[in-house]
Formats: sequence, C-alpha cells, structure tokens
Amino acid sequence: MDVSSEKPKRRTFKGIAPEDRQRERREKLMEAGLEAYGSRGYHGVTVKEICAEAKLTERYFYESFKDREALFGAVYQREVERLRERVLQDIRQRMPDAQAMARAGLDTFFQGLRDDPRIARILFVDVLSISAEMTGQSWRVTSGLSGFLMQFTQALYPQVRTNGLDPQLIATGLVGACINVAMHWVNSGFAQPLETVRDNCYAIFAAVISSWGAPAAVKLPGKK
Amino acid sequence: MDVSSEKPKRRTFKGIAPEDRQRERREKLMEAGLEAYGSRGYHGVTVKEICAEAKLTERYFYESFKDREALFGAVYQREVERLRERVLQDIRQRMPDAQAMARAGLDTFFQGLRDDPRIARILFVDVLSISAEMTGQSWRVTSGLSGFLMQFTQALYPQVRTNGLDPQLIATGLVGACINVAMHWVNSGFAQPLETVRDNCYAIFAAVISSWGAPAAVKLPGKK
DNA sequence: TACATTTGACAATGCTTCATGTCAACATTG
DNA sequence: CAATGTTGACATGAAGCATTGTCAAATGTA
Repeated sequence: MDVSSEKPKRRTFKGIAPEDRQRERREKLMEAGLEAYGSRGYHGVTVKEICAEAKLTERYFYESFKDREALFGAVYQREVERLRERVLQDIRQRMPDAQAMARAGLDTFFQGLRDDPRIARILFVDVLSISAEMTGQSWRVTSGLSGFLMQFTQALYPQVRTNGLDPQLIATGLVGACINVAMHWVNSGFAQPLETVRDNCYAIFAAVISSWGAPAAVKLPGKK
Repeated sequence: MDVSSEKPKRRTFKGIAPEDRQRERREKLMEAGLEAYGSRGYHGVTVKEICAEAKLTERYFYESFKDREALFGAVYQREVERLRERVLQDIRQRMPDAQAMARAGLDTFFQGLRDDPRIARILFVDVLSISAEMTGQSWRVTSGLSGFLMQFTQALYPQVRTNGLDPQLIATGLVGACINVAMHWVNSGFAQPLETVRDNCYAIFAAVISSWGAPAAVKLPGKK
C-alpha cells in the first residue's frame, strides 16, 4: 500500500550531483534576474522572461524562489553585500589614513557601479517600489550605511565639535549625496571620469568634516 | 441622412457648465491619484481604485487621461511645480541675504513635504519606476534643481574658487543630500523637528560653500 | 536492457487589469 | 410632458501574468 507517498530518489545527472544542479539553476536565475531587473526594472519583467534569459523553465523558477519578489530580494541582498564587502575591504587596507580610507571607499563604490551599472537601478530605484518589505529592507541598508559613516568619522575625529548638529542626519545627507551623484553618473553613461566623481564626493565629505574643526580631511584633492 | 454623425449638444447639468463639470471631474481624479499613488505607490493602484476614490466611473477617467501613466504624470508635474513655486517665492522674499535665502528655501521644501507626505513618494520614488519617459522627466527636474543651485551660489559668490571641482556634480550631491534626508525624515514619521532637519541640511550647504572660500554662509546655525 | 529520474516544452487554470461598451435612471431644456 | 443630454452601475473583451500540471524525450542506474 501507500504507493502514492513514495519519494522519488534524487540522483546525479550529467555527472552532477542533484544539490549542485539545483545550485547552478539558482545561480543562473539570479544572474538572469540581475540582467532583467537591472535593465528593464522590476515591474517591466515577467517570470517567463527571466526563465528564458536563464534558459530554464518556470518549474525551476518556483523550485528556487517563492515568487518574483523573492528573486529580486535575493539579488538585491547579494549585490548589496558584494558591494559592501568590496568597499569595506578597500577601506580597511588604507587604515588608518582617514583621507585615503574615505577616498578609497568612494572610489570602490563608484567603480562597482561602473563595472556593473545594472546594480545601480536595483539598489537605488526598483527596491523602493516593490513592497513595504523591500522598502524597509532598503531603508535598513542605507540607514546602516549612514550609521557606519557616522561611527567612522566619530572614531577618527573624537575631538570633533558638531556644534549642535545631528551626526546621523548629516550622515544621511552625505549618503544621499553619493547616491544621487552615482545615479546621475550612471544615467549619463559615465560622462565624467571616475576620479572626478570620486573627488567631488570626497570634497563634500571633507568640507563637512572640516567644518566640524577636524584637521585631517581638509586638503582638497589635487589632480593626480 | 448622415444621422450617425450628429454631435450631441453639450449642456449645463445641475447648474454647472459642461466645461466646469469636466474640470471638476479632472480635479477629483487628480486628487484621488495623489492620495492613491502617494500612499500605495503607482504600481499598487488600479484605475478602478482611483475612480472609487474620486467617486467617478472609469468612463470619466479616460475622458481626462489617456491612461494610468498620464494621470501620474499630471499629478507629478503639478506637485513639482507647486513645491517649486513655494520654495522660489520664499527664496525671493529673502533676497539678497544668502544665508536667509538658503535657509528659507530648505525650510519651505521640508515644510511642503510635511504638509503633504504623499508627494514625497510621488516626487522621489515612484516617478523613477514607471517608464523611461517618466524617469527622464524626473531626471530633468532634479537636474534643473541642481543647475539652479549652481547658478545661485555662483551668482552669490562670484569670487569663489572651486579648486578644480565640478560645481554641477557638487550641486547634484547637495540635492541628493536633501532628498535623502527628506525621505528618511518622512519615512520616520517626522521624528525630528523641522528646524533640526533644515539646519543640518543647511550645515552641509554652508560647509561646502565655505570650503570654497566664500565668507557669508560659514556661520553654523545656533538654536533659535 | 529495463526502469526510474530529470529535464524541457508547453498547455491549462485562475486571476487581474485596462479600456471600451451598454443601458436604464435622472436632469435639463423647450 | 416630451425629447435629449448626462450620469452611474455594470458588462464585456482582450490581454497579461503567476502558478500548476502534463507528457514525451533524454539521462542515469541496476
């Protein structure tokens, strides 16, 4: 009896273990999602299109992701962490030279967007217009970035006098400045050289920090 | 013959001329669109819902607007211009005191968003994820704002030395700072007092301008 | 070779939306 | 009151989409 409840035995196929095959499919779907969402936007893309891009069928989509939003969330999360890791690593390498750290962080940030312009749209635009959950996730990410920036400057310049200002708000503003510059830069097809963009953003950072009386970051960047 | 091409004669109804009725319907649809798009977002709203909100039927929607996007575009355009006019007017009134002008402009900007938080989402979020046309429109609006800001500071501080920086990029950054601060402020349910938000944004402006060697805007805002 | 699993192509279902059309009730004019 | 424009409620059609299901061919296992 009980024939209907037999579990099918999973096995290798084309010399690849079942878990590996599934991981590969998931990977292909993530890449396809990055491509589709990053170029046409979340709302302009169907599951079918993603599957066609990944050369898989809908069945495998729902094998790895509950729905369209789950795929976007996974892509978003991965790209955020990739970019964050790259930036953090380059910042750490420049310790403890504050100016070099800030410049390297900006440099890597913009370089990451130029290397793959698709992620700009995903990280800064689409994520805000999908659902309350995704919006909240984005909000936490950028808030975390602001918090990091705040702690970063306060650790570097403990003597700083912020004159009654709110460092968290200032950090939010600086993050917004970078994001807006990045969006316009991407949107313009990278009209300016990377160094120009990085230097101008750094100049805003430096101006704000030096207005707090901190000494190190004042020097304006000369053209190398 | 030719009975079928008879045009119906338009006439008054409930004491109101046909053009006025139509204008009123259009008005109600714009208000309903503002409410719906501003709270649930463009993609979370159907034509039916907007009509229900406006207490009109679909027929009257398509009387005034070609499609969903046209309504959003009209709402966006109107709210941009309303806010811009308010800000410009308050800036003009403070001429030529640069500090007062900048502070008044920021003040009115944030006040406009607090008065009607729905427009924040429409102006800064949804417009970017509808179509290439709407994205371009938003891009032109914020670029125009950056351009205005640039001319504004250059006119006020003609002696300014920007040390090889790109004023257009800096202005883009400053606009982005305001927008990001505004979004987080709205999103937090206006956690900070308006004056705090305004002062902190102004501090970023002042820091950047004073880093260019301009004298007037240096003074940090004391609590009134 | 016999049989079970995996895969791809695609059909089927059920739902939602946009956009247009129908029609009877109501308001206005003459 | 009669004729006609106006309105609201609802029907309809066409399309798109998410999700599940079917089935035969390809592939691995015993």
